[in-house]
Amino acid sequence: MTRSEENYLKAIFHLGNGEAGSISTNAIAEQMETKPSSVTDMAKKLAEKGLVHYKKYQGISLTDAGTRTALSIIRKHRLWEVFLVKKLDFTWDEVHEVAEQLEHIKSEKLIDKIDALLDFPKYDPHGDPIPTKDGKFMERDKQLLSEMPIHAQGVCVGVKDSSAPFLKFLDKNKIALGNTIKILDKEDFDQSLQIQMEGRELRISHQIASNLYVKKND
Amino acid sequence: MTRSEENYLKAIFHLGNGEAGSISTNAIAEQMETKPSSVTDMAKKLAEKGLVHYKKYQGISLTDAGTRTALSIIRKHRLWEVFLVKKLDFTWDEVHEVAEQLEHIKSEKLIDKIDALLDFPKYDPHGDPIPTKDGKFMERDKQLLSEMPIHAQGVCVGVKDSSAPFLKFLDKNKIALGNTIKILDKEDFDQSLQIQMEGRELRISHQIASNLYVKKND
DNA sequence: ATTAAAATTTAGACAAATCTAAAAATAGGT
DNA sequence: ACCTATTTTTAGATTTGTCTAAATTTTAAT
Ligand SMILES: [Mn+2]
Ligand SMILES: [Mn+2]
Ligand SMILES: [Mn+2]
Ligand SMILES: [Mn+2]
Repeated sequence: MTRSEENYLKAIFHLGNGEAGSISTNAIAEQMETKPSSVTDMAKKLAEKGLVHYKKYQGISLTDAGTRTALSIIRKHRLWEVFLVKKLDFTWDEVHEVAEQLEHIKSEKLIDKIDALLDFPKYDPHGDPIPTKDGKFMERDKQLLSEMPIHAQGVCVGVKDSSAPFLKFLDKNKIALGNTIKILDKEDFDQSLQIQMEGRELRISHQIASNLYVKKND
Repeated sequence: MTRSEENYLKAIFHLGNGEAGSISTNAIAEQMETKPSSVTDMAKKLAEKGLVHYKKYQGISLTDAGTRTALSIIRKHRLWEVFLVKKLDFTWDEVHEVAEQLEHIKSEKLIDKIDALLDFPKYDPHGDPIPTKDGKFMERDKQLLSEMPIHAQGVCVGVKDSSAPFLKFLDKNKIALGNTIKILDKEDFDQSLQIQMEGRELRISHQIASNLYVKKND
């Protein structure tokens, strides 16, 4: 497996949101920041290797083998992110770029030892679930803050947008995963929210609320 | 810098034993397990980038910039080796292969944090010195066991051959870095040595003795 | 059913890193 | 000084992953 092949499989997986379903050439090209013609070339190669299903003009989808490979890359990516935050004091906005490199290191022993060192974490610093060694996913029961009803209460458990600017914004406003959150008011005009978080009150735009995942209290 | 370029610089540095001096095309080809014609091609590219001095038929040598780059790769390689042994319980015969991959990860912050996590080690698991951030080398005052006089005493501080088979052999015979060692007798016939190590006595072939570095006691 | 727009594939090119085979330069022995 | 063996370079090909431009197929609107 080349690094490029691994990145394609990961992109296809992410575009399918974990589900099966066919992904378009253009969507993959955009995600990979490459051209559609390059995607077609790679689709043929991956199909040849039994990692994707590909029929001309019909889109691309992962085979079981392709899904397994994608999950193993994602597992490595997220474990490395946890490692960087927990053991090396990286902030959650710094880890992605480095994990993009580390996820391609080939050593089963290495990643298993990292997993053990971190005490087998279930989620990465952005709240995304870490697949187990055998590719099992533990997706959390969560919803976007923007989709929760007024007066609902919950715990921040993840971000939808994990770009550095958004994460830094959250830091600046002391919004962190694990914080409890309660919707005090919803503004009809701009759909901004008045919320209570860890004692204090603050106002949050719709854009922010639609990128924050919350686990509702029972 | 591509991974291949980095590997060439590292190979040239190692072949020069850290000193300046011109290295032959064939020597580099052998070290890199590639063909001389490939080395010539790379020599031109690296010369273009100011990393090596190269004149047709005159051999190849590192510029100051090339040396700095080589040292930074070696620094990363050796720090990762220490990390694998100290934090992840790898054995010293397992680390090299993985470090060959990890040494190419591009993140200054990452390697500095690993350095700090390890408490700024001076030597790697094979006794090789770890260059500082600014490329300073602390080569130890050591000599091959095979070149020490009879009755001399010292401490094992490194291996010349760090191949897995040799390292496993040392493990099996409980010969480890840090052990004290005393030469009891030298056999003229086959140049084997009778030594005392950590209480017990054992016989060591010349081949072994000429791959073990010892720091002589004052 | 036509047709225009969008998506996708093909054809041909290119850069990086490698190879083989052939040519050129160097080094060493007489 | 000459010849030969060795070393090194060149020329041309290959693989991987990418690109642009052109051709083809699909889609969706009339
Ligand atoms: Mn990430
Ligand atoms: Mn993440
Ligand atoms: Mn090593
Ligand atoms: Mn080493």
